Parts: sequence; C-alpha cells; structure tokens
Amino acid sequence: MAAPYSISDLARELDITTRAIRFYEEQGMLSPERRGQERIYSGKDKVTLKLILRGKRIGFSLAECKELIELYDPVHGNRKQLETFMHKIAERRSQLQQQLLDIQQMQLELDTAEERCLSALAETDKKQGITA
Amino acid sequence: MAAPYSISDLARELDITTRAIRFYEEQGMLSPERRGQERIYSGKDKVTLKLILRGKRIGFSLAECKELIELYDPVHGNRKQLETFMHKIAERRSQLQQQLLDIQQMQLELDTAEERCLSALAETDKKQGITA
DNA sequence: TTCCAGCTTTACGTTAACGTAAAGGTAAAT
DNA sequence: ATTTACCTTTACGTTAACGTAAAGCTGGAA
Repeated sequence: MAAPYSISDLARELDITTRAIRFYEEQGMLSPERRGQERIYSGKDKVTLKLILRGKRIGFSLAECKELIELYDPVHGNRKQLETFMHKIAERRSQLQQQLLDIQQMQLELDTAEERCLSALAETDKKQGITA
Repeated sequence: MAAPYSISDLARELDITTRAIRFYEEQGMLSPERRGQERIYSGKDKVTLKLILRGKRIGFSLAECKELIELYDPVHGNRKQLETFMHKIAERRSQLQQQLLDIQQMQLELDTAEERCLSALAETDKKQGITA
C-alpha cells in the first residue's frame, strides 16, 4: 500500500503536472529516492503532496504549506511554530467566515438583479413580439 | 451624502492605495469625472469600488469583478451573463465548502500534533531539569 | 516668491507558482 | 535498429495586481 510511484503516477493520481511536483522538490518540500536519475516516490511522499494540495486549497502559499509540513516532522515541532501556525489557521477561519458573509450578501443582490432583469426582458418580449 | 471625493479621500476611506484605484480605472472599471487633470469621484464610484473589494475578498479576479459590476448596469444585464455569473458564484460556494472541510480536518490533525508535541516537550523538561 | 502637499502621467520592477520549450538519456517494444 | 514512451536538467516565459520610482503641474500658505 506504500508501493513506490513514478512521478507521472503521482501526477495522474493527484491531478497535477510533473512540473509542479519537481517544483515542490526545488522548494525543499520533497526529496524522493533516486534510481539512477529517476525519482522514486514513497507513500510518505504522497502524503506530503496531499498536504501541499490541501494547504493550497485552503489558500496557503507554498511557503506556508512548507511550514505546515514541517509541523508533522517531530524534529521541528516546537512550541513557537505550533502557536504561530495555529494563529494562521485562526486567521484563515475568520477570513472564510467573511467570505461566506460576502457571498450570501452578493447572492441576495444577485437575486433581486435577476428579478429586475427577467421582468425587463419579459417587457421587451411583450412589446416586440415573441417571434422577434 | 454623495459628496465628491478626491482619489486620496477614497484611498484612505477604503484602505487601498491610489495606485490601485488608478489601476482599476485603467482596467475600465471606473471613469470618474475630471476637474482639469484631477479625478473627482462620486458616490456611485465609491459603490463600484466597494463592489470590487468585496469581489476580491470572495476570491474573484479583477476581470470577474468587472463582469460583476456590469451586472449592476441594466444595459448589460442579459440572461446569458446572469446565468454565467450565478454559475461562478455557485462554484465559489462549493469551493468555500471544501475549504471549510479542509480547515476542520487540518485542525483535528493539528490538535493531535499539538498534544504529541507538548507531551514530548514535557518529557524533555523532566529529563533535563526545568532549570536547563 | 518660494515652498509644500497633493495631484498627474509614463514606465519599468516585483512576486508566486508554475508553463513551456530545448536538448538529451534509457528501456521496452516492434 | 528505430520508434515510442518516460524520464532528466536547464533555463527563459507568463500572468495578475499592483509597487515604485521619475518627472512634472497646481493651488494655497508662509
């Protein structure tokens, strides 16, 4: 279940490009084994990639994703880092809350805009005849 | 209440730079009056700016914000555009939902990571003596 | 008059996160 | 032997949304 993967295996499975995967390695977030020149990825590497992708979905930069990954490494898990990151997560949460409010507000306005628009179109159809 | 504003009035009030405001104008999202060379902004311009900022908060690009603004202009309000944009909003909503799930998951994991970390630190303190 | 604050235009610089060639090595299949 | 399918490195290109200087007009205060 932790079978080795080629770079394109992972690219396919996680729906990203091989370029992206190599880029994450350049950024020091991955260091896969090598067989000659080829990169060989382990199950752990795959987990790391998933962490990166989830971090991105949440809106973290790659640099922040890197910090996040280091939190999973016991060697780097010190109090300051944990506190710092918990703080970042809290920020994201409140930002998400604001986004939800914004979207709800926008939907209200779009609903009324839709009404105005549709009734105006209906008026137009009436005057010009539906066949036009 | 729709008193005219200078560019730095608006910049101060909305907490953005004058450069940003001019940039939005370059992108065709604003066209303030002029008194000689100076830009004079109306209350409507201010509303437009607020729409831009809200769109950005939600995660729309400036191009999308522009479409959004045009929806408020009756001239451009046709069915296709409305449908298209309602679709984009729906996409954002589901993306937000995913982000919420991601954040919740991440918090669970961070909670356990925090526990591991804190107990490890406690162990270290015990062995080395608190004064070290 | 000189100075200053605030406005203007023009235009090159910046950052993140890859995209996209270019040029070539390797191994299995035909 | 040559094609095909992956893999590699190196390195310049791209996009969005402004930042940041440079150089200059303009109206009122000292």
